[in-house]
Amino acid sequence: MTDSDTLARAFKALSHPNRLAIYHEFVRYWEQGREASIDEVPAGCLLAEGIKRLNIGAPTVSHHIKELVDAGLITTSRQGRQMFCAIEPKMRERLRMFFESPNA
Amino acid sequence: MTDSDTLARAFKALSHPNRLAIYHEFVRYWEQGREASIDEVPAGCLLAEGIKRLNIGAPTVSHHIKELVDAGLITTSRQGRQMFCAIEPKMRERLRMFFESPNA
DNA sequence: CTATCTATTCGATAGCGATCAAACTATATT
DNA sequence: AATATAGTTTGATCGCTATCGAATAGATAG
Repeated sequence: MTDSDTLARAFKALSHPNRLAIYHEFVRYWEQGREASIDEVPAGCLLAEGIKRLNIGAPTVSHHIKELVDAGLITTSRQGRQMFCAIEPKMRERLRMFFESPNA
Repeated sequence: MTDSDTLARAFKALSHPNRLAIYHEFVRYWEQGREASIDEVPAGCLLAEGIKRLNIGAPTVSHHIKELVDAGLITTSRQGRQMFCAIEPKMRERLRMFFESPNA
């Protein structure tokens, strides 16, 4: 996969309002987490939260998270029956760089 | 339109490899243009270039450019029968900010 | 005025993707 | 073991979109 396709794929993952909202919420957790030197972000009962806040069903939230993972934007892990999502900082930095201009 | 929807729309416009390539090429022109203190970027025979480089037809290139404009990523103007495309710096900055983290 | 060049619009097609309901897996609790 | 909890998989539907060919519009050149 070319470098450009990697970027396009990340943008695609963020191109849907609901998925962007999910990612953005993870970012907020993650920023707090870094202050508290926690590496991963507890997402609580993720699907239930998704349903409550975005009014979308559990399968859809699951699908969206998979898309974010496949695009390299987040990583997931598990403890017991709960899922944990963490921002992938390298991809985030890479996307920031894309929008940086030399003479800004 | 909410702030989040504006971002999602911009990401959607960049979510297709061909459209991302078109935007990126405008960025390269634009960066040179700022060095030469030119405000707008001559795109030459835009559709023909698009056809040559990306192997897509003129209607498709026209469609992609419209998408970039509607997403607020670029602006267009005309002189004679040629079209000129320029990067929209505010949107570019806004997207860069989205990927910026407080403790990076 | 005619022909040419650049870009847009229209109509159609084919494929992708967001969503849901239902069924399923895996873990934890009792 | 039985039940509840968290998330996934499957199958289906419906709308969106990337693409093209053909027709069109607008500008310039001869």
